[in-house]
Amino acid sequence: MQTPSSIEIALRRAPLFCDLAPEVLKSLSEEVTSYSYASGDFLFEAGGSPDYLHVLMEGTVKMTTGKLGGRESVIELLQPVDCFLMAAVLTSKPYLMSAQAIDSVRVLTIPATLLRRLVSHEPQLALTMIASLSNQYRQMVRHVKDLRLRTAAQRLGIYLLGLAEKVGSRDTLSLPFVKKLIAARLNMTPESMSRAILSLRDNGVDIFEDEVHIHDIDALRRFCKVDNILDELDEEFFVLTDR
Amino acid sequence: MQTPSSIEIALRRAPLFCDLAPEVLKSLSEEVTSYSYASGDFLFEAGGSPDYLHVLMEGTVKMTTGKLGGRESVIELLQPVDCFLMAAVLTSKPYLMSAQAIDSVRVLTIPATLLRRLVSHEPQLALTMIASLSNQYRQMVRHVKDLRLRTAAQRLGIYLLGLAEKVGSRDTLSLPFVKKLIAARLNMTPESMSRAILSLRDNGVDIFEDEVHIHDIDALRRFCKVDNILDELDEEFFVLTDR
DNA sequence: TTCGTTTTTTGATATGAATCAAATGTGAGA
DNA sequence: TCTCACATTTGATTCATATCAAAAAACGAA
Repeated sequence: MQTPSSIEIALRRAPLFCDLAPEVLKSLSEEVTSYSYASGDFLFEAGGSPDYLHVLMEGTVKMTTGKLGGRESVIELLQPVDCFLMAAVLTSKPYLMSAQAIDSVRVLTIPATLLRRLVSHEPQLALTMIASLSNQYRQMVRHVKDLRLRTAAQRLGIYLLGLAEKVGSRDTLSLPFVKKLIAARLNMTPESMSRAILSLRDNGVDIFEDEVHIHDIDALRRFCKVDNILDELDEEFFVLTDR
Repeated sequence: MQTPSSIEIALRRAPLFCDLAPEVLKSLSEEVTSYSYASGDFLFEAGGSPDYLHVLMEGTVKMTTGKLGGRESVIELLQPVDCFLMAAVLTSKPYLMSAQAIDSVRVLTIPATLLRRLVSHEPQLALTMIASLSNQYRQMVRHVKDLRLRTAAQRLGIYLLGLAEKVGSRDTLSLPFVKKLIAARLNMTPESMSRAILSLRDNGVDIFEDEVHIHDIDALRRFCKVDNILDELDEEFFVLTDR
């Protein structure tokens, strides 16, 4: 029995691959390539051909719609160990988004052909993919709902509540990105973000520089019209069972 | 060899099930129930427990976000033979949307437990689910992009271009729903829709009552800033191959 | 057909957020 | 330390679309 390669160890960190049989993981890891990008580099652009599934190991990646009439729009901000491009790779259709490094980034890339073959032959991996795609779909539905039904300040509030939950419902936390980026992710300008921060002051949250203090979480939830069921974040991952 | 039941025949119409082995389809059909609803009835509400995958056989169904602070929002309009609730059923998580009949509706319902078992044991079905979920995800990404990057009139234009493509790129077609409904689906009020129609007159489209005449499709595409790759509608369905 | 309901249109106004402009703050290098 | 680029804030204005109001058109049932 050989010791696992560093790529195998890295892949194990991703929920998508952590349950794969060791020998499958090994054969997979042999075709995986690691790439690094500097801040500002594009990993790929919308419209490109779906040749690789990417797994983000270090740094932060900004996923945007391609330019449309000069404008673009940040759809998500990824952090390790997010896996991206699944839908494009599995359907062999062009990327719908561009990806840009916003700091020093390292990704693993898995050839699309290999992934598709693997999914066809490893039922467990197929189930994992189904779970992950379902969660991504639901996340997008929430995104649509936020855009259609909430104001800019409410979207910021929801975002902060999500952050708080991720760090174990502490009432003090730091913004994970510069405000400009968060504003873009929430579909507002930096100016509007600045004003949204002011309006949250009256609704339970103080933000000073990048320190967030949620001093009245119930007021914030009320302000954002949180629905306990529908705004609940899905776990990143879960195992599909047959009952 | 028995003749297939009417439910089996109906299920064969859905891309999701049309490739299933006859014996699998038969065992499936034995647990499927058919329901009818009158216009205005709710099939289920957001937050409900994901007990059935639904297949729409007749009529039209409106999927909306649940009420949020008194408002709601139409996310999609379904027509036969659309299949819905896949993501909720496969992840065993509460429905994110409510469904309401907008005319006489008939659906087939497949118990969630059965579907999950079947997906675990029929690799071909798992692959079909992956394809379908991927397409649904991509559709949602486009939806987000439309909301963030296009004006109301452009969204209407895109919608019309989609309709035209569906009927084989004819330049004359009928609106499939009353304008009020289409407006809601496109995230605008009926008043705004009426104004959007006026502004499309200068950009290649005439709409009179529910007749649409696209007399200059290039002007319309230019107006909507269509991107050939990114705005392309995915096929409803495709088969995942391993190369 | 006629009445009553609903949809659609048109006009006036209000609102949320973008845009434009400018001042201030902050951080990384030289 | 100084400097320059960039992020952030604040204020004024504009723009897209919602809202409110009311008329006109279309539709369905008696």
